[in-house]
Amino acid sequence: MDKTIRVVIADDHKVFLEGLCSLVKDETDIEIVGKAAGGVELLELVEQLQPDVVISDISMPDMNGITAAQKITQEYPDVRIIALSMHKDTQFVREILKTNAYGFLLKDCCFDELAHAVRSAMKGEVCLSKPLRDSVVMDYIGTLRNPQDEEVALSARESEVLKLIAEGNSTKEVAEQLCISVKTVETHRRQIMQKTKYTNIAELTKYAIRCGLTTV
Amino acid sequence: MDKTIRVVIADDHKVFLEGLCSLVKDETDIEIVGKAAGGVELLELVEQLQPDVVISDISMPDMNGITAAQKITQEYPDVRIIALSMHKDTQFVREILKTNAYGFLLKDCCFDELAHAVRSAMKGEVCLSKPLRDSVVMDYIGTLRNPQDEEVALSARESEVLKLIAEGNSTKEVAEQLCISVKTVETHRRQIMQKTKYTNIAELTKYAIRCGLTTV
DNA sequence: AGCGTGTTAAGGAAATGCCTTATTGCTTTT
DNA sequence: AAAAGCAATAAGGCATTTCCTTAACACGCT
Repeated sequence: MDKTIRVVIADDHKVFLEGLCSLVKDETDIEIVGKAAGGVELLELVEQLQPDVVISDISMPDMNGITAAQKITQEYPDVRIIALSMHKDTQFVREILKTNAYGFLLKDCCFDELAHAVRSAMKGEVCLSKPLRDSVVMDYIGTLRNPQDEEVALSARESEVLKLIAEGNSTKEVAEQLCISVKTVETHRRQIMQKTKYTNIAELTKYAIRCGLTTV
Repeated sequence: MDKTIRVVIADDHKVFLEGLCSLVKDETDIEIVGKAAGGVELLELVEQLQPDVVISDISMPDMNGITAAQKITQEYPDVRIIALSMHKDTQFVREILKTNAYGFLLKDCCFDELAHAVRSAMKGEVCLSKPLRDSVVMDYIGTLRNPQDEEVALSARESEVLKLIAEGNSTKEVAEQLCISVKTVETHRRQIMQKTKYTNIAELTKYAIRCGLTTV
């Protein structure tokens, strides 16, 4: 038998962490070596423990899972990351897959899928929840058919503006906080709307929540 | 020894349900007799199984936890409901407590708190997560000091308008969908903003999400 | 060196938001 | 039964914001 797979998990909901640990106890080949309640804690644990696999929630209060994943992959490229999210946003899945994550599961998956994803990650296989596989395929087909709208990733500045908008600031307030002209903020907002295809504040806010830029 | 407490749990995240079951297995006095993935399924299970306690998530796709709680309390007043939520919105806690729920816990509570809440519910005690206790106390004090702004519950029509707004419709579009004047929608929106104290679309959207009127 | 892209910004027309005020109908109170 | 309170409806008018076009400058990349 191989050695057990050493896993660190991160989620801001304590019961969820505890439940997951309890479930993993029945698996002989997987071991939870660390639990983190946020992105910052996760980075510390990864440094200390050098786990084989990280299972991380995307939306956490202090640092969003994507940023955490990027930092981990940069510094510890051997750590295999599996992202857990409530939302199946295509543009979002794309972002996480760019960071070389080994999986993206929805929170309504069952434990078997999660355990399977951990083992797949160790074999070097990428594992996605079924609804995500479908939407990735659809997205890929869409990209093939309309090659013009490929790159939708927001720039750092755009993300900053979106975050402030989704936190309830008006264009004017955003401009004041960033010390730039209202006109510039408008341009950014329009650019964000074009990229995301969400042309109103309500949907932009939801998108920002899904991306972990802000919380509900 | 007393007989075990029969519990039905509802949450749209499968892993969470499984984890909770796994944790409860170690408790001798609590038994999970049913698992539901949504509000509708929860109502069916309650009817079939007549459990002692229901632990239910608030935001579920088909029916929000508050509505489910109201229906359960109406038909089966002996079933004691404990609500689980990610969000600590005061106005929201108030709504759930009005339905005679026996507890309101945040999802970042630990399992011990949850088990304790179940036992408290059986003793007839109401149990709240600490951050919620604090905010309820603050809210109560606020109510004592400013007796004018007591009733903040939205009317049915206002909820309808808020839902449409949070789904990304403009004032004009809401008016068209409800077949009323733009001016009326504006009045409703202003009324909602006054009641909730959220004076922009981003925060209204988040509030609507927390209330289960729309999903992220 | 030139091309693309991100960040910055302005001007003007169109739309939307904000504030006040008002009518109608239903329920509750006196 | 009359009065009062509230929810739902709506308009007028001014203020603000958004939307669309256009553009300059810096930075990196081939």
